[in-house]
Amino acid sequence: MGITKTDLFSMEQNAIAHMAKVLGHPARIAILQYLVRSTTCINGDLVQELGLAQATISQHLRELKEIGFIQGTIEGVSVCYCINPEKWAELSHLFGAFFDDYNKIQKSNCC
Amino acid sequence: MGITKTDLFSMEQNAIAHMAKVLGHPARIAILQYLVRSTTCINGDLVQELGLAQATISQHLRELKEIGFIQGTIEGVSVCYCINPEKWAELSHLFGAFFDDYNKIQKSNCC
DNA sequence: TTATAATATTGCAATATTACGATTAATAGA
DNA sequence: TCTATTAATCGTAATATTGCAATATTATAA
Repeated sequence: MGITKTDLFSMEQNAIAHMAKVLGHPARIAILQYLVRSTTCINGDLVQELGLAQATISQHLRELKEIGFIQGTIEGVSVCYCINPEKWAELSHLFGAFFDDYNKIQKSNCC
Repeated sequence: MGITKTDLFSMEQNAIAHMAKVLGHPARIAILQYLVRSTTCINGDLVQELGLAQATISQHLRELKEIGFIQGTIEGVSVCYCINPEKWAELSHLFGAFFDDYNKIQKSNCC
């Protein structure tokens, strides 16, 4: 199939999975880390930095933008990308809560 | 292509992406949440809980086990799965650090 | 207006993922 | 041993992802 049965799961489960999926490619992790370090960047920067084709990077940027992790503003002939602070906070909280649930509820009654 | 160029990225970037990718499916999020709440489970529990076929759940369990998020011990005719505490801590730290980098370095000099 | 520069989009090939029926393997109990 | 139970694996179909060349789009500069 290749198609996820999202209707079987809660909104929160689908949201976490969707965000994780977007984070699930090293190029997109690298782009986000580059943005965190450099504050902003353009597609061209990343072609130099990552060594992927321009078209490929544009595609990864679009995925990051669609889910809201980054935002871009047109600056002349190029587009300036940066982290979206609100979404980054949301992401951080959602994953933080997901991981913390385990620490709260139990410690080591494992099988 | 469909094949990720892992050689272009750092070990850490590939590790984060790999972990995120495994988290990038709502069934696997649901399995982990179920385990967090219930401490342990078997494949059959999840067939009831999730409504996916046994073979499909077995496949998701294998992915979670391969990366180490969960561990299983044989109990008679069934296999008892639970969260792997060490890996969960690693996961939590890795993602925590990734998210925190942004908060440490900058606040809002966005484009 | 024409040329240039930077990105986005399109189309495609190769590979990966998701899902499940059918089968197999392994254990417990009669 | 025979049978039922449970889960893993195999095989396969449908769909998704990755990556890039080619092309289109958009904005600046001459």
